Amino acid sequence: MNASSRGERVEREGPTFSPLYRQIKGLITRSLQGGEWKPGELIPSETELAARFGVSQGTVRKAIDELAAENLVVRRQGRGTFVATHQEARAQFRFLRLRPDQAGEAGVMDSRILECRRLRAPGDVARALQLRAGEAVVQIRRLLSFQGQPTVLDEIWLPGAQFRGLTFERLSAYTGPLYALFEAEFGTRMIRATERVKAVAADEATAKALAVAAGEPLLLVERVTYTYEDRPVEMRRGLYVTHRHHYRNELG
Amino acid sequence: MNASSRGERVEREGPTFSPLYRQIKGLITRSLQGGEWKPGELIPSETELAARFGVSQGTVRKAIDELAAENLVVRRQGRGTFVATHQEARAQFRFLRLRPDQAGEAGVMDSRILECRRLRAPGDVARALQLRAGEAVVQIRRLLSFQGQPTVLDEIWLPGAQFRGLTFERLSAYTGPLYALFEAEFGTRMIRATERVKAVAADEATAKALAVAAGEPLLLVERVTYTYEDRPVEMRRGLYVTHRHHYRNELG
DNA sequence: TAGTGGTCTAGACCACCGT
DNA sequence: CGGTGGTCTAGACCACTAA
Repeated sequence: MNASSRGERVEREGPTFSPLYRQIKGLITRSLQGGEWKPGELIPSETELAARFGVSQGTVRKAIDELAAENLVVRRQGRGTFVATHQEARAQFRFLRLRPDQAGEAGVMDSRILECRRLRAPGDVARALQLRAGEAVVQIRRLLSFQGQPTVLDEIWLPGAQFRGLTFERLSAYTGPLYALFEAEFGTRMIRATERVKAVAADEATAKALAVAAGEPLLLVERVTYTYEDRPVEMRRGLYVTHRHHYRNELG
Repeated sequence: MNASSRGERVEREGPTFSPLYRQIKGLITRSLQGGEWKPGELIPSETELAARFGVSQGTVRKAIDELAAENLVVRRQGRGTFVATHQEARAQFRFLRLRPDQAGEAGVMDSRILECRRLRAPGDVARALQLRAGEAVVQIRRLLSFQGQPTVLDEIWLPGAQFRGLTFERLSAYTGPLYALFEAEFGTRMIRATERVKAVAADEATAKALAVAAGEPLLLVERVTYTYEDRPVEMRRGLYVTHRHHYRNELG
């Protein structure tokens, strides 16, 4: 699978052509996915990988460039290239786009697990997670508060098969980003997500949980999160109070 | 300003060091900004630019890589590199993140200008556009409808100095993206933007304009748009009806 | 066919990090 | 100091486009 000898050229693979560096990227991705190098660990140097795959360092470099751009890997000059992890402060707010209106008052964030149970996937969840209807899923409900103010009410759905040992107790005992727990304990790394945002009125139960009036306008944020190879592994429905916060977005 | 002769090395410029390719990027950006090449036009080939700046083609290439990543230019293999423009179908929905819930029913979009007047900048607008308080600005109000349904009510603020000939008549006569008009007629190219999204209840006037009930939850989308060198040149406040649409976002 | 961007290589040197 | 990623060069060849 490597172009070992000088001058040997890589052929088109079926109808779709990939340049060499993209094939190398695929090989590295497979190693990441397979756990050859774990989150936070150092991967081999560019020179080493070049030797392993029988290509030039520049080609490996271009492959890693793309992996770094996709946040699968982090470069550190003088030290090496590391497998990205949700453990770092850097990565905390990569997926949560809610920000305080007055910048600076980041303040304390508190997460409280309300519920964690296993049940059969409702239709929409099964569809989003590409499961067969009625397959087992884990449902988590939790409340995020910022300096004591209840602000985000989340309902999270995960495929039951991949999250066997996930219990209310385990979640409640854990402090820190959920995605860090998922990657460390369940070998599932969240890579990217898409969100659909709408404005809705708070129903009675929601209003009570978030300590706002019934009918209060809230952001409804529906997220589908993907791991390697664009496989969906989480669906999330969040209700955000935007009195003192907003959903921030950068348009490139 | 160019490292013409072989072996001559570029020095640190004051306390901040830039690699050569980034300096080249700056020179190309300046030419874009100065109008040496207009939106939609072909810029010189990489070889030509390399000769002009006295660097290797690879260095120019890396500079253009970044410009392409920032959507300032568009590469077309076999043809050349073009100055990006808001005229193309590709670029239409780069800034408007509203999407129909049922994909596929893109349908007809209709834009109706409600108002266009010149006045002194209110405090928040002046601050966002980095103008002195009370400086002249243009205010535009418009309504976007999708298959006949009023959906977006926009209030747009522009610096008066840069948008002199902008009138209600000129806007109403124009069909197509506003940013295409701005770049063609006023030499102002919108590069990137940041948005802050909140959920709010429709007030009486808004409800009427959008044909919804008063108190209806709406998305409030506040945008600040920047041109070259991160100079803010537009502030926008939009109210979105999300009955059959949603605000779509990709989390990388 | 000529010209463009796209890929790949090999080798040099720089900037940064830890020991 | 040695090793890592970061920059820069020069040159070869490929893929695509237009004339």
